[in-house]
Amino acid sequence: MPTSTVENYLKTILRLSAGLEPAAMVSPGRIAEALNLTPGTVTTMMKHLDREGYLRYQPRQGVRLRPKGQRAAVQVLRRHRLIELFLVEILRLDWAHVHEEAELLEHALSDRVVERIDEMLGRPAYDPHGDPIPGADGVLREERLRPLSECSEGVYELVRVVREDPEYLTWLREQGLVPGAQVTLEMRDRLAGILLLKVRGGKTSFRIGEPAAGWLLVRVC
Amino acid sequence: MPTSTVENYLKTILRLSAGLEPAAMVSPGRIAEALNLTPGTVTTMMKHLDREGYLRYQPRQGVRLRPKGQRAAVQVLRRHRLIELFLVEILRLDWAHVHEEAELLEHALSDRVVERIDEMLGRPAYDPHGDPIPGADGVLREERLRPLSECSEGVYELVRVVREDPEYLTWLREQGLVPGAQVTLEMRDRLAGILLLKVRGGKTSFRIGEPAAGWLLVRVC
DNA sequence: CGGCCGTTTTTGACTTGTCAAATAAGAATA
DNA sequence: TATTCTTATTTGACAAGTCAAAAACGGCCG
Repeated sequence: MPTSTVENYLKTILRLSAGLEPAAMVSPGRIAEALNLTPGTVTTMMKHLDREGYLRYQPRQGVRLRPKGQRAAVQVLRRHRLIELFLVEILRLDWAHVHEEAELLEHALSDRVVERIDEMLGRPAYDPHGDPIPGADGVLREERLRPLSECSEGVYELVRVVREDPEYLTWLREQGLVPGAQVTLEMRDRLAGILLLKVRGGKTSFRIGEPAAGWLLVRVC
Repeated sequence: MPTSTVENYLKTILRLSAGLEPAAMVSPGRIAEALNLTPGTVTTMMKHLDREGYLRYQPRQGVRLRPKGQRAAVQVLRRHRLIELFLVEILRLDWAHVHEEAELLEHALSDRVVERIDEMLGRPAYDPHGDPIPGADGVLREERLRPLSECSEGVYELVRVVREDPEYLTWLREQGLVPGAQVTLEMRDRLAGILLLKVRGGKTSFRIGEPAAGWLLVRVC
């Protein structure tokens, strides 16, 4: 069984390669950056993970998950997301903080416990941030969504928030910007990089900068 | 903060010194045995824990927890026992298996989560095996109980089971021998080392050997 | 008192995961 | 083509935990 260190590498590589065409490789530098490690450390580990069959490492090219690594990574993701939902739904923790908690717990829960949680939550398909939860079979289907920052005026459904920063999440909830919310992009000022939003059920319109809107993935209504 | 390795040492030392008069020291050998390590490894770690102020290590004498180590150990125990109860009560896991799970989780749960669990369970005083759960203040009160193996004929209340082996626990439950059960020691054969028991509500009497009865701690009815 | 035995301690080595700094390779620029 | 820039890789070192085996204690028995 992979150590929790290995699980973290695999999870990160999976995240980094999501959205890229399947043939694309992830560079050591990006992994180092994401995990807050030095590049040399990552190189060493990549060679190790290649030897273990988790991935294919080509020097100066990058890294690509092999089936074994893909499976392991998806299972970690499944754990992580189920735990987040569990913490929110059952333990009533604030959605702004569950990511950090899940980061630790994902390496400590046995399959038995994960299965119970899954059952208890009714085999959910999405976590509190709108991220899809892979099934026990390891199937992860990512819907293609658009960042709100790239949308033009119109009405959208907020589906997913791809940022874990607690302060940001707290602010979002205060604005009613939670997955499932219906949000109207009333106006955008491309030069200033600011969008004017209104959330259905919310009192007033408010402004949001392009970077902050980039973490919000929406579906056209 | 102590690493989970350190937490395990402290927890074990606490367990080993429970029941001993406060002045008594725990020997490295027993710690090594309990943790399945070589004696040399334990010696090394004891010197380290002494330097860190968790305990007092006197070469060739043994080891005694200092307040700092005692506090840390009790907190681990609290986590462990709350988790066990949580797994049984909320997640409906079998009491035979929750110990192993808790062993892992006790190092991964944040204070925030532990507090929520405690609240959710109504600030419980005992875990599924009848072990007392220390309060958040670090107070652990152990009631003095007698092993059933040292009792004479009579009626007793089973309060606590001090063995974690899943098979043993499963067998126990099949016999109705769970904390809170009223059990009658009908007869004992000291030469053969066998006791004849009857559990209130159970159909028939059954036999149990002295070692197995020694893990059952009872209160006189 | 002397020797033996069981327990501790010491020593040297190994594993995992990490960093810092020197080096190498490619890519971009001149 | 030569130079420079960026990104990767290598190297040597370190910290935490661990073991195996040799050495040192300290009691107990004769």
